[in-house]
Amino acid sequence: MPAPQRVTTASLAATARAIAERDGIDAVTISAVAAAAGVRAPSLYKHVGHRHDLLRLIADDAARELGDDVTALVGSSADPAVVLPGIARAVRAFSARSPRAAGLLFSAPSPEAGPTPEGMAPLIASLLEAVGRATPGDPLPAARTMTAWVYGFCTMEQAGAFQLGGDVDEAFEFGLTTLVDALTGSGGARR
Amino acid sequence: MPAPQRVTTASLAATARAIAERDGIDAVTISAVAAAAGVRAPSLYKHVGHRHDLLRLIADDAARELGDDVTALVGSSADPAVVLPGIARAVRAFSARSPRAAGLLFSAPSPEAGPTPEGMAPLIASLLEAVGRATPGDPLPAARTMTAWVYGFCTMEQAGAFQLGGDVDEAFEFGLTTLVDALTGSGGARR
DNA sequence: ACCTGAACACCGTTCAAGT
DNA sequence: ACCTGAACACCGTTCAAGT
Repeated sequence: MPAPQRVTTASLAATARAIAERDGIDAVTISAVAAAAGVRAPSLYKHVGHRHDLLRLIADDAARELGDDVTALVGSSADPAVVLPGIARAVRAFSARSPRAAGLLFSAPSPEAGPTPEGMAPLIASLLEAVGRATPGDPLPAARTMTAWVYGFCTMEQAGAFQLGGDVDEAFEFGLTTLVDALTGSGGARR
Repeated sequence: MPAPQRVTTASLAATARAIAERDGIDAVTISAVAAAAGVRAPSLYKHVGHRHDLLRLIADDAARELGDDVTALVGSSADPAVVLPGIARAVRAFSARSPRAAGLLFSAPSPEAGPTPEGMAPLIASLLEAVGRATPGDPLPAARTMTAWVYGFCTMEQAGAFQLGGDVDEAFEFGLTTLVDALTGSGGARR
């Protein structure tokens, strides 16, 4: 009589992500996830090929969650001056509530630990859609500029790289206004 | 008779950084660095408190090197429209030739693995100096916007995150022009 | 003063054996 | 079909002992 399955890939993702957020990426070990799932370490190799696959499960879970947020925003308004800031703030909010998963999303410690292209596709599609509405020309360089800034800002903020004091919220809004004004060509007066 | 010192902290930094660039951050283990330095693992604890200190040595070495580049640029011209693009391109060049060290500089896997405030000070001072010349107001938010974008772009480029084709060099120059124009208020015509 | 071997707890991974 | 114990190679870290 076959043994009943005690763990699913989806439950593994949730378990691994919880450990990552509580104790850090380094704590996402085969042993720790197995123990949290109520199973012995070797059993995990029925679901993942190696430890970095656990991180990839977390990354893809994060990509799906953030992709849902962004897609909803893009569907909620047609005005780029509303949608672009909304997306940037959604990314930052996600990064604040799931910093470890967000880190894996954009800068995984290895290619195998990063999200799959399929997992990222909905997020990227919504992003390009939003930027395409804002700029008349090729949306790709504009989207890359926006993405690089948001990603860089959130990563540095979570890594504690902003150590010179000052108001980090203000710096975020300043950068956001600067970029959105420039990309939409609104030339709105700098506050 | 005391044993002669066979390893210095400076030589440790160089050894660790070489391993990081060749085999990745995960390969920077106490054992591997000790072996490369021609010494047994326990000896390293005369120089570092724990493994993450090895990463910190790499990060501070990178901060010093990039700081030298940027400081030289800031001293070479007074025109922000020359210096700011120069800095951005210098960061990108550094990230291209030392991607692992550059990663530690801005988003270390733990606070202990990141650069020390003292190590970052010259780089940050030169950066603020350059941005301060360009904008009339508080240079801090402007510097953070610039830094976040450059860092984000270089990290994503090195991580292979720009997978949608297109010209990555062009995207870099587009973002650079957009930001420098906005920050210097030059309002130069978009090409 | 610096280096070493030995030891400990841990981890990733494989595999034959259980049910 | 899924899970397990046992085993292997490895790693970080400590410490008493060497020179």
